[in-house]
Amino acid sequence: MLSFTEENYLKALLHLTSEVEDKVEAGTNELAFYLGVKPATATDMLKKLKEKELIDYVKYGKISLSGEGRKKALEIVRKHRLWETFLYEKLDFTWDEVHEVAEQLEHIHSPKLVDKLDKFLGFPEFDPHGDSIPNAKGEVKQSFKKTLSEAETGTSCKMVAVKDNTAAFLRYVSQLNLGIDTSIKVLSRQDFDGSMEILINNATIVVSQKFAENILIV
Amino acid sequence: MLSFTEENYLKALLHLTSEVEDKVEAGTNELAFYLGVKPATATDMLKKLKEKELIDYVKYGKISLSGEGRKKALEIVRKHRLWETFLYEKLDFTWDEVHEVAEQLEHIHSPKLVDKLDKFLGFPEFDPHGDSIPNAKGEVKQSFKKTLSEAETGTSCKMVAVKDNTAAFLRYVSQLNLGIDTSIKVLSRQDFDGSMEILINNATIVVSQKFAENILIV
DNA sequence: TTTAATTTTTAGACTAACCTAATTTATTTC
DNA sequence: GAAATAAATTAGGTTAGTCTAAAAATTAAA
Repeated sequence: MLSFTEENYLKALLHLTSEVEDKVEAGTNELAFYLGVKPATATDMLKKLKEKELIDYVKYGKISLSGEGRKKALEIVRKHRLWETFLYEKLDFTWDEVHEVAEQLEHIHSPKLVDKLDKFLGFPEFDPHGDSIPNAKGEVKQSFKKTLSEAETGTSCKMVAVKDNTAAFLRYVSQLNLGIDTSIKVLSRQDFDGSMEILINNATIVVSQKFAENILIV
Repeated sequence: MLSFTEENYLKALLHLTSEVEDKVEAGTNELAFYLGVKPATATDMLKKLKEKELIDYVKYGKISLSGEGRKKALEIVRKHRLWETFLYEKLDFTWDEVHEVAEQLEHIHSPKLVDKLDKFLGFPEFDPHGDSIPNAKGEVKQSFKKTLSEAETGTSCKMVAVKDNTAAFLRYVSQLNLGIDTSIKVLSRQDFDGSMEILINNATIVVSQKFAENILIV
């Protein structure tokens, strides 16, 4: 049985090695920074995870998940997103509140609970942030989404998900009256810093490039 | 913020000091045995809980919960029983399966979650085992229940709860087709060992005194 | 009321997960 | 390709929660 901490390392590795297409390895510093621990701490854990054959790793080398490690990580992501869906749909949590609680709930150990919850929610495919929920076999529906920053000037699109899941970002998104399925029209873009003028709900607003890179559209 | 372990000690103390009417103190060995740890381990934790003013305790003396400690313990019991109700009513868990998972879920920290869950379940007063669920203020509906072993021979009664919550006991209860609201008629009793012959669902069965002491009736 | 038995605490160790400081290895850069 | 920089590891220490073995305090018994 994996500890909370071990599970968090696996989840972090899955995240870091899926950020960009064809990125399959992470570094110790990168991992440590992501988890908010010191590199020395991460090194200790890497030894343990290697021992348990959950990662592929040699001293001073890059880190990647093993088949088994990836499977475990996907199970945790599955639980996280199912719980987010539950909190949002059944308990009326808001968009930006679900993540924090799901961070705790994802570590509950009970295969039966996950399956029953999945069924109770009607086998959802996406969580409240638009992220794909891995199914019981660990399969993830890939949705090759574009970011708002890639949308052509003058075109219209629909928001389907967010990339960043921090509370600060989600609150900002909510403040702008943006949400899943909101229509967005790109009015103009500044070459200088990539900031964009967009039209949502008949209101014109300006967002930074950084912001636009974290809104996924279709 | 209390750790899982600290919470479990408080919950154990609440249990040990509520077993019998007017029992308000517990001993170190008793506590350690209940939690499955060694007395020396319990002593360490008792120092910490005293430091945090969650218990009343002096070296070599008896242990009792402080006002604050009792409040915390009741919050955990509240969460435990709400989760049990959720698992049983919404996710179709069986009677004997809910406890183990609720033992994990009770440690999730989120006041909002507890209140929303309570609302979602329709503010239930009793959990699937018939135990009273403390309300948001920590108030518990006292139900002065008799045990099956106290029922007069020849009389009929109705099962309303169980005292023992171990999986083994609950499975046994289920096997006998006994559950909340099942009618029971006491047919006879052996003076020798207190074992009873009872009628449930038109079937006559024999149960031990120990068994009968753990079935609560009305 | 002194001894015996029981209960509880102390002392010293262990593991997991973290830290800082120092060292080693790898990667850049000139 | 040698020196400088960056990345990663080792060494040694901390805290929470556990243990065993030994000592101390309390309670029960003779």
